[in-house]
Amino acid sequence: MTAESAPRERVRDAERTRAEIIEVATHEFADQGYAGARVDEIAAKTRTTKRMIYYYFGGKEGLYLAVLEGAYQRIRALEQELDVEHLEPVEALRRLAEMTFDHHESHPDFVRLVAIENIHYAKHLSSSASREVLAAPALDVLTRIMERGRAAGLFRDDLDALDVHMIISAFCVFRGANRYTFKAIFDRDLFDPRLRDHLRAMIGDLVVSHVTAGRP
Amino acid sequence: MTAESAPRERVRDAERTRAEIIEVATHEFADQGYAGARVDEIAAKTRTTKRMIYYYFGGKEGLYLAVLEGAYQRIRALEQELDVEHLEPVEALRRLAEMTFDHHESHPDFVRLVAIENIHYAKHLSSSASREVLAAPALDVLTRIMERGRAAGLFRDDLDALDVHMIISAFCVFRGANRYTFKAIFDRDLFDPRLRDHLRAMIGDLVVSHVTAGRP
DNA sequence: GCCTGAACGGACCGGTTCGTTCATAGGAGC
DNA sequence: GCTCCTATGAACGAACCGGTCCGTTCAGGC
Repeated sequence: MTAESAPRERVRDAERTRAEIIEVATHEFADQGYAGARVDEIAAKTRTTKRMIYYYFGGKEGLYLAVLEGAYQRIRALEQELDVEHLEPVEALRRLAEMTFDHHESHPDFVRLVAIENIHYAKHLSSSASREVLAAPALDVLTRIMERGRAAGLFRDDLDALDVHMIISAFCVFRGANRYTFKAIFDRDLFDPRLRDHLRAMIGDLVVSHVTAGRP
Repeated sequence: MTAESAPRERVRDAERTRAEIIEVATHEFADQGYAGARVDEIAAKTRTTKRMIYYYFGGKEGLYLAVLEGAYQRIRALEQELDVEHLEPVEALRRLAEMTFDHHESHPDFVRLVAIENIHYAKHLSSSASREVLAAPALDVLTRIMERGRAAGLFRDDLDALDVHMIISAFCVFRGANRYTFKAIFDRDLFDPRLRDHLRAMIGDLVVSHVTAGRP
């Protein structure tokens, strides 16, 4: 037997219970908001009880914080493994925008949690320990791309990487976060599959035309 | 005495009571979200009582709906009085973007209410009678500008007015709705006065360079 | 097998919150 | 001045909800 035995089915499994609570809570908080989510309801949807939520997370707020940190950790991991060094700057930039587009499309809970956290003035995120680690991965790749683009004379040289990041983010977040009021008012579903490629190309075009504006 | 007597201080003034409740509730819902806002708290901040909220609005949900409709009505009125017909297309487009930028900056409650309504899947807005009236004013001006731009050969002819509206909206809404998480992560306050002109010019540049891409 | 501590469940508690009830003050018309 | 109806206020109630208490079960070391 090795030191690490095969994880056979355990009746009592702290790690599993904890993970299940987080998973259910992520969806519940994203769906209902912080005040709207019910601890009883979250507990009912797990295979454990409310008592366990307090046992592991201390309370509703502790659970919410764990949910939020988990969601951010997942996108951060994704950003770090993006490799566009082998692409030319223009194509790399487009690829980065499309990756953000794809991620936000396939992680609606993340987009909603961010919106909810902003409703609360980001007070939880601000006091979170993992906060300071989040900026770098998101910006490093973009900074490298822009350096290469400038060096090759393809990009404008008066642009800030954070500005460009904001443009991409704004577009992709808006599509997810405001799709319902947008649909209600303009009767256009931004998540309609027939619209997907069009919008995906659009954020690419938009950001590329912006950083190359006034260049040959 | 004219038919309409001067509105002297009345002890009992239905219109005034109603308006005051709406005003307080707008700020409270925008600040706390629907589930987070407290009816008792709203009542306490007016010069009337909770009883009046139920008397005039039926309940919490009715009040929220009235708040939402009021907020949309105000921006709609603003859009309708925008006059850019005398400007050339490129300048008109920039002006429209800047007007949206300015409005969203000076009406943070509106931006937050929209975010909150999206958390609720726009279910209140969808069932609101005023919903269908909202699309036209927002789009009419833009459609006219783009027609003129295309006719003059200045703009691309493969663009949808709603797409362009989305770009402007995304940028301006993101700035207001996501400022707190953005600040927490990147340590940049999107509402910093020193950044205002830069960002205001940016959305103008962005949208102009997009609609004129590939044109002389 | 027994003992210890981690993992767990269900009942319960106290404060909060939406909504209601009862009572009444004030103005408009006669 | 009387009456009727709108506007208003204070207090109440019932459900809800976050959080806690007490007791139980399971796994593993010895």
